[in-house]
Amino acid sequence: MWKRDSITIRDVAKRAGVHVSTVSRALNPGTRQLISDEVAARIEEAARDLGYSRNALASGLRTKRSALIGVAIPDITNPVFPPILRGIEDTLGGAGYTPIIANTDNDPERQRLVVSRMRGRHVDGFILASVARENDPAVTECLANDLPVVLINRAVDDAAVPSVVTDDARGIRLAVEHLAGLGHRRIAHVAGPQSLSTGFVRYRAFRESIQALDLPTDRDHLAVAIAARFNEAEGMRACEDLLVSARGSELPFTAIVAANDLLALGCYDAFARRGICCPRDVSLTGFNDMPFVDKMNPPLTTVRIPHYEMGVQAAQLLLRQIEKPGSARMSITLAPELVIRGSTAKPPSAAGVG
Amino acid sequence: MWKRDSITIRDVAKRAGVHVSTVSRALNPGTRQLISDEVAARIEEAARDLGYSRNALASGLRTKRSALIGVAIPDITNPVFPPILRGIEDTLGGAGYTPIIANTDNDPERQRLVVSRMRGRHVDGFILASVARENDPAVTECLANDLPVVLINRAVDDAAVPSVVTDDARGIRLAVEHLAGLGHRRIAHVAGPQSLSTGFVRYRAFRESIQALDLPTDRDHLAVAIAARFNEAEGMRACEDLLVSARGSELPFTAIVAANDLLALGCYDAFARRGICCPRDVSLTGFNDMPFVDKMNPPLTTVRIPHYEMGVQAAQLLLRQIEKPGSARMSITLAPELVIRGSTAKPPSAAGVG
DNA sequence: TTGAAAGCGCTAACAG
DNA sequence: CTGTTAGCGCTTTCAA
Repeated sequence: MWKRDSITIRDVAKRAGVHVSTVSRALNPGTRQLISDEVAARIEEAARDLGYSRNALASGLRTKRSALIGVAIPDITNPVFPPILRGIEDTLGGAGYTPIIANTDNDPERQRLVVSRMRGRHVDGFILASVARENDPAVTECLANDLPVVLINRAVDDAAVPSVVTDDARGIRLAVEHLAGLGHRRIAHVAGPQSLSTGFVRYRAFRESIQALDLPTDRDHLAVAIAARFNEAEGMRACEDLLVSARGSELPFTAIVAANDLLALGCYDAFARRGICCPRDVSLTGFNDMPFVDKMNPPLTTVRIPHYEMGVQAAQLLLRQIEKPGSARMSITLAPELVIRGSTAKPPSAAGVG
Repeated sequence: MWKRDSITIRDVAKRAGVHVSTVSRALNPGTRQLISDEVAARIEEAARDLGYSRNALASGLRTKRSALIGVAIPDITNPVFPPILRGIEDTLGGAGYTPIIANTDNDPERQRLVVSRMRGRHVDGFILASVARENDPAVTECLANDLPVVLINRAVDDAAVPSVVTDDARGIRLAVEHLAGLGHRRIAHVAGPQSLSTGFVRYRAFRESIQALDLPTDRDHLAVAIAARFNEAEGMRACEDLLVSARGSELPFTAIVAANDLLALGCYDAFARRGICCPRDVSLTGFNDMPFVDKMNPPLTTVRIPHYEMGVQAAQLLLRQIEKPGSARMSITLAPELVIRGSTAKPPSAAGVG
């Protein structure tokens, strides 16, 4: 067995008794039809015998296409991303592209670093799931150098950047309407970071939904706490802020709409600390329907968004952009769906009713 | 603003008034000291001004090092992998390497494809978290072409392959001893796929632990069901097999040791279907302590393994192998830890005791 | 339909 | 310390 992978196109050419350029043509789908079937077959056989595999670095250098796609996400440890990544990888892989994934922790500086590193690798395009709400330098950089880019789950003020998003406003409305339908009139919100479009849009949608339902909007009835990050710890902190504001034993609200599932889990933690029983004392909704929230205690009522499908769509959008650069840049909005489980119930005062 | 990334080392050289090779040396950490500080500073400034970034394809072609690492895992959607990947990425990234991740679904054929694809990209090494128990073609291929490789969570019959594993046998023993200490004498096992070393080793450790404790080992008292895959659905199926074998209302066991958390969650599903209450009727343990199992209903008693740390260690092992090829190949075994939560309690018969 | 030759951007001898 | 030169493996004109 041969050592190292020194088998190049030249070895194949020698063995098949043809010129290297002929081998190149025979082995490239795009130029394959220029070669006679007989010769092509001989070349393929030689290649297989030798265990040849094309050096992607060399061909990339020549063609200026690396078949690499840069994917930036906040944190792979956040359970919403694995299904998205799986959708991306399955789709990209089918088309011969390889994703390279990097975590940014929602830090613009880190994101910039990551993107410039990927540029060094000459990726053919980007899928960005962690851009800031406005003036994200990474997006600016891609646009300026017109590198194909697709955004996931984040819209950017500057339109004309293709993206795959869910209708967050609608998702929040579904949650609020569900709670209102149950009889809740004082609903609080644990909002996400306002620098991220998801956090911002959901907060706005929350306010609008409350207004649309003619629920009280004065300060005493509309409690909101903003989490600095989309994680459990911040969810707990924000929720405690909400709870602390309660004077006496009576809570100023009977339900909480959390801006995502991680924040909702943080609320569970806060409830546990203060002996609050969900949904008996307070109802709670999340957002994302990430894996296993159906097995929590109580099972979380949340807004489902099709993660895998988002990954697939984003990858397809990007591929189209790469393969025909002129084509219209479009954005895709996917519909969310409310999944009602055990964390929502009638408010305490209405418990005996119905 | 310039278009495309046509800024090469030559542009920088021209602007700094030096030769390209000088630029190359100045910009490479390894050769930087060959250049006078003054010239180096001028070059760095020129590079920054022009927004130059090294073309990794070209340099990789020349040096035969891509600074890419192939990482193969069964499925990123399995929550144990994200922390591992994060550990890998953080460590590799710090050393200037980029991981490319692929899912194999534990399919040897797919794994082979993935590995050969990565070879085409001339990765400098592999981290494999999804190899079969024996004769894995991907491992064979790496070894034959002496490509650096590190295994995660899977040991291979052929020693001399560096790996990072947890002491699975010890983990299972901790679980069994915990249950026995609670008073359980009839303990069942939901085993993982026997073609995977984790499934195989944990099953063996289960049998040995039972014997070591002098618990009954005859067929009537030692129920085992084997899951075909490490997922929730198979966990449920296997658990139902176990439950069905019960004649009458009396279960032939009072506790189940599941080979991992996903299988344990499947057991919860099976319990729910049959109205079995955990831990009142049956106690249950998992393996991995994957994220959020502490919030399940009931919170899962499980064996914790340090996922992030495993990723870090694997990456370090690989880097050492790449950077000094001659160095001794070592394997690392990490100690597991039992985390006792709400899914284990005294057996029904002993409920009134104590 | 195939061969010849040039060159992608970079690094590594070898000179000086 | 810096410049010259050759070439990594591949694709792509241009010829034949």
